[in-house]
Amino acid sequence: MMISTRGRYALRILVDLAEHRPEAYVTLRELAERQEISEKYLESIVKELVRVCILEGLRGKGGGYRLGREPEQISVLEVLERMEGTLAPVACLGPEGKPCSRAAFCRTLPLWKGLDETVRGYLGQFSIRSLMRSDEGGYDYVI
Amino acid sequence: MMISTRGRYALRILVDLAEHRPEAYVTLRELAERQEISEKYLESIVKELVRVCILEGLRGKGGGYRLGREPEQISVLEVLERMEGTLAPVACLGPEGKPCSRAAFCRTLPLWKGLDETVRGYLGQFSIRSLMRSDEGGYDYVI
DNA sequence: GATAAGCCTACTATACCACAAGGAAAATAG
DNA sequence: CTATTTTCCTTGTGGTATAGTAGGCTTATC
Repeated sequence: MMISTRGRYALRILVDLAEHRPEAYVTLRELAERQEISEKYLESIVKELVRVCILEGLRGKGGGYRLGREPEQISVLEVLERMEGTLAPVACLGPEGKPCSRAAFCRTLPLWKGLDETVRGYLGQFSIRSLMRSDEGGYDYVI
Repeated sequence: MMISTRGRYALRILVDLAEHRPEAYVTLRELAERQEISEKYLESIVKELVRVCILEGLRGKGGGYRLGREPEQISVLEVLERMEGTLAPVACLGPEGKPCSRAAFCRTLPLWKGLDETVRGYLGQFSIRSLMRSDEGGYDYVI
C-alpha cells in the first residue's frame, strides 16, 4: 500500500475541518469521533500538521484545532509528502537520495523518475478545497 | 517506498535477459552477478516470474532462464503488479478490496481512484522492450 | 556424473505501522 | 487561586513486511 493511514487520516481531518465551522477550534476528541480514528493515534498526526503550520492548535477550554491556511492554499501533495516522508517510488529518488552506483547505466531509473513526476503532477492538482463536498469540481458525491 | 526490491529486481533481470542473448538460457548465477543481487533472494523472484510464464526455466546443464515472451509483449505494469501484489494506493482499491463503510461519503476515495488510474496508465505505457538500451550498438538485439 | 533449476523449511535483522499510556504545560472558567 | 479542559511531549509495544541468508532435497538435461 502506497499511502499509509498517516497521510489518509491527515487529508480526512483537514477536509473535515474545512467543512465544519472553518474558523472555530475543533477538539481532537470531536475530530476522532467523527472520523472514527483512534484519538491517541490521531494526536501524533495532528501534531505534525501543527508543526508545519497546516494546522493551528489552541490549548485550554474552547481550544482545539483549526486550519492554518485557507483550504485552497493547502495542497494535497504537500500534506502527503509531509506525512509520508516521501512519495518517491524508489529510494534513490527520495529526500535522502543516496545516488545509486548503477544509476549511470540503470535501465529503470528513467521509468521511476517519470512515475515520480506523474504522481506528483497528479496530486499537485488538488487542494483541500477541491476535496470538499461543496466544491464544484466534479467531486460532488451524493450521499 | 512504493516499489520494493522484488518489483525493481524483476524488471532489471527481465531487461538484462532481453539485452543479453535473448534466445539463450542464462543461469541464475550469471544474472545475480551481473545485476549485483543475492542469488538466493533472486531465486524467489525468478520463481514467481516462471510461475506466471513471463520467464521460462530449463534445468540441467545448459539450462537457466530466458524470456517467455517477446520483450514488447511484457508489460511493466503486469510485472510490477505480479511482484508487488498490488499497486493500489489504498487498501479499499486493492485486489482483496474490502469495501470501506465510509466509501459512500468518503472525500478522498475519488482522489485515490484517480491516482490509481494515473499510476496504472503511466506504467501501462511501457514494456520491457521500451526499457532496453537501443541507442548504442552492442546490446541492441532487435527481434 | 556434473550441472542447474525447482521446491522446501527455517532463521535473522531491520524497519515501519498503528496504536497506547502517562504526564507536563497552557489556557480558561468560576 | 483552583479546577477543568485540552493541547503538547515522550516513550513504549505488538504486529507485519522487507530483504535477505542458509541449507538440503528433488528433478531434469547434457
